[in-house]
Amino acid sequence: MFIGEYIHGLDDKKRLSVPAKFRKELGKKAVITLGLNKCLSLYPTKEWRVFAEKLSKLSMGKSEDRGFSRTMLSGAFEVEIDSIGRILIPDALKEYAGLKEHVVLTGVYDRVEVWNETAWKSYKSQMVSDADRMAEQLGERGVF
Amino acid sequence: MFIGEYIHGLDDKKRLSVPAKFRKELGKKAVITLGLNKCLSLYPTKEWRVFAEKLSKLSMGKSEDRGFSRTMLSGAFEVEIDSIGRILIPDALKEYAGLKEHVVLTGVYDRVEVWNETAWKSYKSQMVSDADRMAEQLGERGVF
DNA sequence: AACTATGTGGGAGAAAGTGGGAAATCACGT
DNA sequence: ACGTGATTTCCCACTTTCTCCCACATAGTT
Repeated sequence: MFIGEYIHGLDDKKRLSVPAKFRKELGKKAVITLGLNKCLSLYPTKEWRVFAEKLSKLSMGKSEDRGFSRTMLSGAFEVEIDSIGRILIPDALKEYAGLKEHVVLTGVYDRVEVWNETAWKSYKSQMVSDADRMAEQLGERGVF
Repeated sequence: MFIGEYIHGLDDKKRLSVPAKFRKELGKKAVITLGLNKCLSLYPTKEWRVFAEKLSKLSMGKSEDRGFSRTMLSGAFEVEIDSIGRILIPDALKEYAGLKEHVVLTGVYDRVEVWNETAWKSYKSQMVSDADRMAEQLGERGVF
Protein backbone atom coordinates (compact mmCIF):
# COMPACT_ATOMS: atom_id res chain seq x y z
CA MET A 1 0.00 0.00 0.00
CA PHE A 2 1.32 3.42 -0.96
CA ILE A 3 1.11 6.18 1.64
CA GLY A 4 2.97 9.38 2.40
CA GLU A 5 3.95 12.54 0.61
CA TYR A 6 7.32 13.45 -0.89
CA ILE A 7 8.79 16.35 -2.82
CA HIS A 8 11.44 15.56 -5.41
CA GLY A 9 13.17 17.39 -8.20
CA LEU A 10 12.43 16.81 -11.86
CA ASP A 11 15.69 17.44 -13.67
CA ASP A 12 16.18 18.80 -17.17
CA LYS A 13 16.40 15.27 -18.52
CA LYS A 14 12.90 14.68 -17.18
CA ARG A 15 14.12 12.21 -14.61
CA LEU A 16 12.19 11.82 -11.39
CA SER A 17 13.33 9.90 -8.34
CA VAL A 18 10.70 7.57 -7.02
CA PRO A 19 10.68 7.72 -3.21
CA ALA A 20 12.55 4.73 -1.87
CA LYS A 21 9.50 3.65 0.13
CA PHE A 22 7.54 3.09 -3.07
CA ARG A 23 10.13 1.22 -5.09
CA LYS A 24 9.63 -2.31 -3.89
CA GLU A 25 5.91 -2.25 -4.45
CA LEU A 26 6.23 -0.71 -7.90
CA GLY A 27 8.75 -3.24 -9.12
CA LYS A 28 11.03 -2.74 -12.07
CA LYS A 29 8.43 -1.52 -14.53
CA ALA A 30 5.39 0.63 -13.95
CA VAL A 31 2.76 2.52 -15.91
CA ILE A 32 2.22 6.24 -15.62
CA THR A 33 -1.04 7.73 -16.83
CA LEU A 34 -3.30 10.73 -16.83
CA GLY A 35 -5.06 11.11 -13.53
CA LEU A 36 -8.03 13.23 -12.61
CA ASN A 37 -7.47 16.80 -11.41
CA LYS A 38 -4.43 17.27 -13.66
CA CYS A 39 -2.19 14.93 -11.77
CA LEU A 40 -0.48 11.76 -12.95
CA SER A 41 -1.00 8.26 -11.62
CA LEU A 42 1.73 5.69 -11.33
CA TYR A 43 0.61 2.07 -11.12
CA PRO A 44 2.37 -1.25 -10.84
CA THR A 45 2.16 -2.77 -14.32
CA LYS A 46 0.07 -5.71 -13.20
CA GLU A 47 -2.69 -3.59 -11.74
CA TRP A 48 -2.79 -1.29 -14.70
CA ARG A 49 -3.21 -4.14 -17.15
CA VAL A 50 -6.45 -5.10 -15.54
CA PHE A 51 -7.71 -1.60 -16.07
CA ALA A 52 -6.46 -1.43 -19.68
CA GLU A 53 -8.18 -4.69 -20.42
CA LYS A 54 -11.47 -3.21 -19.30
CA LEU A 55 -10.93 -0.11 -21.36
CA SER A 56 -10.25 -2.15 -24.47
CA LYS A 57 -13.57 -3.89 -24.09
CA LEU A 58 -15.54 -0.66 -24.21
CA SER A 59 -17.51 -0.35 -27.38
CA MET A 60 -15.79 1.33 -30.26
CA GLY A 61 -19.23 2.23 -31.51
CA LYS A 62 -20.24 4.60 -28.73
CA SER A 63 -18.44 7.85 -29.12
CA GLU A 64 -18.19 8.54 -25.40
CA ASP A 65 -16.65 5.21 -24.62
CA ARG A 66 -14.36 5.50 -27.57
CA GLY A 67 -13.18 8.88 -26.39
CA PHE A 68 -12.57 7.73 -22.87
CA SER A 69 -10.58 4.66 -23.78
CA ARG A 70 -8.61 6.61 -26.36
CA THR A 71 -7.71 9.24 -23.83
CA MET A 72 -6.74 6.87 -21.08
CA LEU A 73 -4.76 4.50 -23.28
CA SER A 74 -2.95 7.15 -25.28
CA GLY A 75 -2.19 8.95 -22.04
CA ALA A 76 -0.48 5.90 -20.57
CA PHE A 77 3.23 5.09 -20.82
CA GLU A 78 5.24 2.19 -19.58
CA VAL A 79 8.21 3.43 -17.58
CA GLU A 80 11.21 1.62 -16.21
CA ILE A 81 12.58 2.29 -12.78
CA ASP A 82 16.30 2.60 -13.44
CA SER A 83 19.11 1.16 -11.37
CA ILE A 84 18.94 3.96 -8.83
CA GLY A 85 15.18 4.39 -8.67
CA ARG A 86 14.32 7.04 -11.21
CA ILE A 87 11.72 7.14 -13.98
CA LEU A 88 11.43 9.29 -17.09
CA ILE A 89 8.37 11.49 -17.39
CA PRO A 90 7.03 11.59 -20.98
CA ASP A 91 6.64 15.06 -22.46
CA ALA A 92 2.92 14.75 -22.98
CA LEU A 93 2.36 13.94 -19.32
CA LYS A 94 4.75 16.56 -18.05
CA GLU A 95 2.77 19.11 -19.96
CA TYR A 96 -0.62 17.75 -18.90
CA ALA A 97 0.24 17.96 -15.23
CA GLY A 98 2.18 21.20 -15.59
CA LEU A 99 5.21 19.75 -13.83
CA LYS A 100 8.03 22.13 -12.94
CA GLU A 101 11.36 21.69 -11.15
CA HIS A 102 9.72 20.37 -8.00
CA VAL A 103 6.95 17.82 -8.01
CA VAL A 104 4.97 16.13 -5.27
CA LEU A 105 4.60 12.36 -5.08
CA THR A 106 1.84 11.02 -2.91
CA GLY A 107 0.86 7.50 -2.04
CA VAL A 108 -2.85 6.83 -2.52
CA TYR A 109 -3.40 3.22 -1.50
CA ASP A 110 -3.05 1.42 -4.84
CA ARG A 111 -1.20 4.10 -6.79
CA VAL A 112 1.29 6.93 -6.55
CA GLU A 113 0.15 10.32 -7.72
CA VAL A 114 2.45 12.93 -9.22
CA TRP A 115 1.50 16.60 -8.84
CA ASN A 116 2.67 20.02 -9.74
CA GLU A 117 3.86 21.35 -6.39
CA THR A 118 1.68 24.41 -6.17
CA ALA A 119 -1.36 22.62 -7.59
CA TRP A 120 -0.97 20.02 -4.86
CA LYS A 121 -0.67 22.57 -2.12
CA SER A 122 -3.77 24.43 -3.13
CA TYR A 123 -5.70 21.22 -3.69
CA LYS A 124 -4.66 19.93 -0.32
CA SER A 125 -5.42 23.08 1.59
CA GLN A 126 -8.83 23.16 0.02
CA MET A 127 -9.47 19.55 0.92
CA VAL A 128 -8.28 20.05 4.47
CA SER A 129 -10.61 22.96 4.96
CA ASP A 130 -13.43 20.91 3.51
CA ALA A 131 -12.59 17.80 5.45
CA ASP A 132 -15.10 18.28 8.22
CA ARG A 133 -17.94 18.74 5.86
CA MET A 134 -16.83 15.80 3.74
CA ALA A 135 -16.51 13.52 6.71
CA GLU A 136 -20.02 14.38 7.65
CA GLN A 137 -21.30 13.56 4.18
CA LEU A 138 -19.46 10.27 4.14
CA GLY A 139 -20.90 9.49 7.54
CA GLU A 140 -24.38 10.13 6.27
CA ARG A 141 -23.76 7.78 3.39
CA GLY A 142 -22.55 5.10 5.74
CA VAL A 143 -18.96 5.00 4.52
CA PHE A 144 -17.51 5.50 7.97
CA MET B 1 -0.37 -3.54 -26.35
CA PHE B 2 -0.03 -0.09 -27.87
CA ILE B 3 -0.12 2.86 -25.48
CA GLY B 4 1.25 6.39 -25.38
CA GLU B 5 1.31 9.47 -27.55
CA TYR B 6 4.01 10.70 -29.91
CA ILE B 7 4.42 13.60 -32.33
CA HIS B 8 6.38 13.01 -35.52
CA GLY B 9 6.96 14.79 -38.76
CA LEU B 10 5.41 13.76 -42.05
CA ASP B 11 7.93 14.73 -44.70
CA ASP B 12 7.27 15.83 -48.26
CA LYS B 13 7.80 12.29 -49.46
CA LYS B 14 4.89 11.24 -47.22
CA ARG B 15 7.16 9.26 -44.97
CA LEU B 16 6.20 8.88 -41.32
CA SER B 17 8.41 7.50 -38.57
CA VAL B 18 6.66 4.93 -36.45
CA PRO B 19 7.60 5.47 -32.80
CA ALA B 20 10.28 2.98 -31.83
CA LYS B 21 8.08 1.67 -29.02
CA PHE B 22 5.50 0.46 -31.54
CA ARG B 23 7.78 -1.19 -34.07
CA LYS B 24 8.22 -4.60 -32.55
CA GLU B 25 4.53 -5.16 -32.11
CA LEU B 26 3.68 -3.94 -35.59
CA GLY B 27 6.17 -6.17 -37.30
CA LYS B 28 7.40 -5.65 -40.82
CA LYS B 29 4.05 -5.19 -42.51
CA ALA B 30 0.93 -3.49 -41.26
CA VAL B 31 -2.44 -2.29 -42.49
CA ILE B 32 -3.52 1.33 -42.38
CA THR B 33 -7.11 2.35 -42.82
CA LEU B 34 -9.75 4.95 -42.12
CA GLY B 35 -10.51 5.47 -38.47
CA LEU B 36 -13.39 7.13 -36.71
CA ASN B 37 -13.27 10.88 -36.02
CA LYS B 38 -11.10 11.55 -39.07
CA CYS B 39 -8.05 9.74 -37.86
CA LEU B 40 -6.25 6.76 -39.35
CA SER B 41 -5.84 3.35 -37.77
CA LEU B 42 -2.71 1.29 -38.11
CA TYR B 43 -3.09 -2.39 -37.31
CA PRO B 44 -0.66 -5.26 -37.13
CA THR B 45 -1.69 -7.54 -39.98
CA LYS B 46 -2.98 -10.13 -37.55
CA GLU B 47 -5.23 -7.69 -35.69
CA TRP B 48 -6.44 -6.31 -38.96
CA ARG B 49 -7.73 -9.69 -39.98
CA VAL B 50 -9.79 -9.88 -36.83
CA PHE B 51 -11.24 -6.47 -37.52
CA ALA B 52 -11.89 -7.19 -41.21
CA GLU B 53 -13.64 -10.38 -40.19
CA LYS B 54 -16.04 -8.41 -38.02
CA LEU B 55 -16.69 -5.99 -40.87
CA SER B 56 -17.40 -8.74 -43.34
CA LYS B 57 -20.12 -10.08 -41.09
CA LEU B 58 -21.86 -6.73 -41.13
CA SER B 59 -22.08 -6.53 -44.84
CA MET B 60 -24.94 -8.94 -45.35
CA GLY B 61 -27.50 -7.03 -43.36
CA LYS B 62 -28.50 -3.41 -43.55
CA SER B 63 -27.39 -1.25 -46.39
CA GLU B 64 -25.87 1.19 -43.94
CA ASP B 65 -23.66 -1.52 -42.54
CA ARG B 66 -22.75 -2.60 -46.00
CA GLY B 67 -21.66 0.91 -46.83
CA PHE B 68 -19.64 1.16 -43.66
CA SER B 69 -17.76 -2.04 -44.22
CA ARG B 70 -17.17 -1.19 -47.86
CA THR B 71 -15.68 2.12 -46.88
CA MET B 72 -13.42 0.66 -44.25
CA LEU B 73 -12.24 -2.20 -46.40
CA SER B 74 -11.68 -0.21 -49.54
CA GLY B 75 -9.90 2.47 -47.55
CA ALA B 76 -7.34 0.00 -46.22
CA PHE B 77 -3.78 -0.23 -47.49
CA GLU B 78 -0.98 -2.58 -46.69
CA VAL B 79 2.15 -0.68 -45.69
CA GLU B 80 5.69 -1.81 -45.09
CA ILE B 81 7.83 -0.56 -42.26
CA ASP B 82 11.16 0.24 -43.89
CA SER B 83 14.62 -0.51 -42.54
CA ILE B 84 14.64 2.51 -40.24
CA GLY B 85 11.04 2.35 -39.10
CA ARG B 86 9.10 4.56 -41.47
CA ILE B 87 5.90 3.97 -43.43
CA LEU B 88 4.43 5.69 -46.46
CA ILE B 89 1.04 7.33 -46.03
CA PRO B 90 -1.20 6.85 -49.08
CA ASP B 91 -2.52 10.10 -50.56
CA ALA B 92 -6.15 9.22 -50.03
CA LEU B 93 -5.60 8.64 -46.33
CA LYS B 94 -3.43 11.68 -45.89
CA GLU B 95 -6.23 13.74 -47.29
CA TYR B 96 -8.95 11.99 -45.28
CA ALA B 97 -7.19 12.71 -42.01
CA GLY B 98 -6.01 16.15 -43.07
CA LEU B 99 -2.42 15.35 -42.15
CA LYS B 100 0.07 18.22 -42.19
CA GLU B 101 3.77 18.46 -41.37
CA HIS B 102 3.27 17.25 -37.81
CA VAL B 103 1.09 14.31 -36.95
CA VAL B 104 0.24 12.60 -33.69
CA LEU B 105 0.53 8.85 -33.24
CA THR B 106 -1.34 7.31 -30.33
CA GLY B 107 -1.43 3.79 -28.99
CA VAL B 108 -4.95 2.50 -28.37
CA TYR B 109 -4.52 -1.05 -27.13
CA ASP B 110 -4.75 -3.07 -30.33
CA ARG B 111 -4.03 -0.36 -32.86
CA VAL B 112 -2.08 2.84 -33.48
CA GLU B 113 -4.05 5.91 -34.46
CA VAL B 114 -2.68 8.70 -36.64
CA TRP B 115 -4.09 12.20 -36.17
CA ASN B 116 -3.77 15.68 -37.52
CA GLU B 117 -1.99 17.46 -34.70
CA THR B 118 -4.50 20.17 -34.01
CA ALA B 119 -7.45 17.84 -34.42
CA TRP B 120 -5.95 15.56 -31.79
CA LYS B 121 -5.27 18.38 -29.38
CA SER B 122 -8.79 19.67 -29.50
CA TYR B 123 -10.26 16.19 -29.28
CA LYS B 124 -8.11 15.37 -26.30
CA SER B 125 -8.71 18.57 -24.42
CA GLN B 126 -12.42 18.01 -24.78
CA MET B 127 -12.11 14.46 -23.52
CA VAL B 128 -9.93 15.47 -20.60
CA SER B 129 -12.38 18.11 -19.50
CA ASP B 130 -15.11 15.49 -19.59
CA ALA B 131 -13.06 12.87 -17.85
CA ASP B 132 -14.50 13.36 -14.38
CA ARG B 133 -18.02 12.91 -15.56
CA MET B 134 -17.12 9.97 -17.74
CA ALA B 135 -15.20 8.21 -15.00
CA GLU B 136 -18.27 8.50 -12.86
CA GLN B 137 -20.47 6.98 -15.53
CA LEU B 138 -18.09 4.14 -16.08
CA GLY B 139 -18.00 3.57 -12.36
CA GLU B 140 -21.74 3.16 -12.36
CA ARG B 141 -21.45 0.62 -15.13
CA GLY B 142 -18.90 -1.37 -13.22
CA VAL B 143 -15.91 -0.75 -15.43
CA PHE B 144 -13.76 0.38 -12.52
C1' DA C 1 34.40 9.50 11.79
C1' DA C 2 33.13 5.89 8.71
C1' DC C 3 29.34 3.65 6.55
C1' DT C 4 24.92 3.14 4.31
C1' DA C 5 20.91 4.71 1.99
C1' DT C 6 18.95 8.16 -0.77
C1' DG C 7 18.56 11.86 -3.99
C1' DT C 8 20.98 14.82 -7.70
C1' DG C 9 23.87 15.90 -11.65
C1' DG C 10 26.67 15.21 -15.78
C1' DG C 11 29.30 12.85 -19.71
C1' DA C 12 29.95 9.34 -23.42
C1' DG C 13 28.03 6.30 -26.42
C1' DA C 14 23.85 4.46 -28.59
C1' DA C 15 19.47 4.95 -30.60
C1' DA C 16 15.81 7.49 -32.75
C1' DG C 17 14.13 10.77 -35.88
C1' DT C 18 14.92 13.70 -39.99
C1' DG C 19 16.50 15.09 -44.48
C1' DG C 20 18.33 14.59 -48.98
C1' DG C 21 20.70 12.45 -53.02
C1' DA C 22 21.03 8.85 -56.59
C1' DA C 23 19.36 4.78 -58.74
C1' DA C 24 15.23 2.43 -60.24
C1' DT C 25 10.64 2.43 -61.85
C1' DC C 26 6.72 4.22 -64.09
C1' DA C 27 3.83 7.31 -67.22
C1' DC C 28 3.30 9.59 -71.12
C1' DG C 29 3.81 11.61 -75.57
C1' DT C 30 6.29 11.46 -79.73
C1' DA D 1 10.76 1.90 -79.35
C1' DC D 2 12.66 5.88 -77.28
C1' DG D 3 13.39 9.92 -74.47
C1' DT D 4 11.74 12.92 -70.92
C1' DG D 5 10.06 13.99 -66.60
C1' DA D 6 7.93 12.59 -62.42
C1' DT D 7 7.53 9.45 -58.71
C1' DT D 8 9.19 5.78 -55.88
C1' DT D 9 12.73 3.19 -53.58
C1' DC D 10 16.96 2.56 -51.41
C1' DC D 11 20.77 4.19 -49.11
C1' DC D 12 23.63 7.24 -46.42
C1' DA D 13 24.56 11.20 -43.31
C1' DC D 14 23.35 14.57 -39.83
C1' DT D 15 21.26 16.07 -35.50
C1' DT D 16 18.83 15.44 -31.44
C1' DT D 17 17.40 12.70 -27.83
C1' DC D 18 17.78 8.85 -24.90
C1' DT D 19 20.26 5.48 -22.09
C1' DC D 20 23.63 3.86 -19.32
C1' DC D 21 27.12 4.56 -16.23
C1' DC D 22 29.65 6.80 -12.71
C1' DA D 23 30.56 10.48 -9.36
C1' DC D 24 29.03 13.58 -5.87
C1' DA D 25 26.15 15.50 -1.99
C1' DT D 26 23.40 14.99 1.91
C1' DA D 27 21.35 12.80 5.81
C1' DG D 28 20.79 9.31 9.07
C1' DT D 29 23.25 5.29 11.64
C1' DT D 30 26.59 2.71 13.90
